[in-house]
Amino acid sequence: MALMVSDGIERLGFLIHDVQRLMRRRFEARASGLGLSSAQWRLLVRVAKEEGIAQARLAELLEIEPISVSRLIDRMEGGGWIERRGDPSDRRVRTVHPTDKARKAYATVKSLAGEVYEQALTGLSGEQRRTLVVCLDKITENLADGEQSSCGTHKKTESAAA
Amino acid sequence: MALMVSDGIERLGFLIHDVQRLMRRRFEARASGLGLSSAQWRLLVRVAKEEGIAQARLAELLEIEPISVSRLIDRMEGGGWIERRGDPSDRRVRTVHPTDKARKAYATVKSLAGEVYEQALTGLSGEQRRTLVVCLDKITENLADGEQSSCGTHKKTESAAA
DNA sequence: CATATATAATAAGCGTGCTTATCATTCAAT
DNA sequence: ATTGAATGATAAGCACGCTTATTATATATG
Repeated sequence: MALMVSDGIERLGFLIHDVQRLMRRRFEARASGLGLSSAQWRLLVRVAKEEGIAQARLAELLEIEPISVSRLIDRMEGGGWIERRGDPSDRRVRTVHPTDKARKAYATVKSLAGEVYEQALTGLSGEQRRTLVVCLDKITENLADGEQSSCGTHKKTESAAA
Repeated sequence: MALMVSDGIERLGFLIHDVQRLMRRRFEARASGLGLSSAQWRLLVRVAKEEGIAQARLAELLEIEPISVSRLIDRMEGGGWIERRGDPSDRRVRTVHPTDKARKAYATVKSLAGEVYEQALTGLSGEQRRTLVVCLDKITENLADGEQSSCGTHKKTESAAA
């Protein structure tokens, strides 16, 4: 703890913020031709893996508020990516289904995301990349829901691949 | 390249996005008592380091659009964090100055950010932390402005400490 | 000097997150 | 069975990023 002048940790928030914004920009610059934003892509990945998923479950998996899902889905339905259907067994629930357009675009967008990752990681070794992922996973775990003190709620948040 | 089934890189976008959101949430949960958002804090760091900086220069340093700076500053001026002044030597320019309130809050918020970083990094070794910062710096460099092919414009983006 | 271009700030309007509040439906408890 | 709490979806309104367009001022060029 003595000295340690600057290992860069004091810039962590700025760095994460910048990297997130840069990656989103890159992705959207390439996906904009398709009319799909990165938030929409995140949601679509979940819907593709579990067709007929309920909105509330999407909110849980994406870790955003149900209202955010609701409006995101409004736009995606307008864009012809997904459709909502009623759940006959529970009339409160709306289930979400990908359209053919979404199924066709899926592989394209996935490889496009992969290209962005490769650009981002250029010049970093396999070992560095692995450590990066380990760190990000650990940070996610450290900050997940439990708010302040980790009160047991260990949800482990199985992340999506893409 | 053969096999490598899953080193987690295919989740990079999701991981970065999640970590950024979680860190911002944590910071704002603590700073909300002060009425300062993380975007406002980023801007304030720059203004504190260079009182009387022009808005256009802030946009450049923060790597956001001038209009985003303009409206961010609207709210911060409303919150009593900064004030705008005219530049007598160029009447197009508005210079930005921290208020006493901002100067007093600075150290508090900085240490608060440090606490969030410590929570985030709990359980990661010094070596892992250093590699994390190296990776994030490298990614920032790889994705910075040059858009597609790195066309020479090497701005190096000196990041802020906080 | 006059005009053309560039730059600083802002306006309008959108996407995506948030909080808080409302409505309909389901489930639980008496 | 009816009341009451919990749950799913949505509405209203805000913060902060964006693109595109407008206004005022500076600067450069004829």
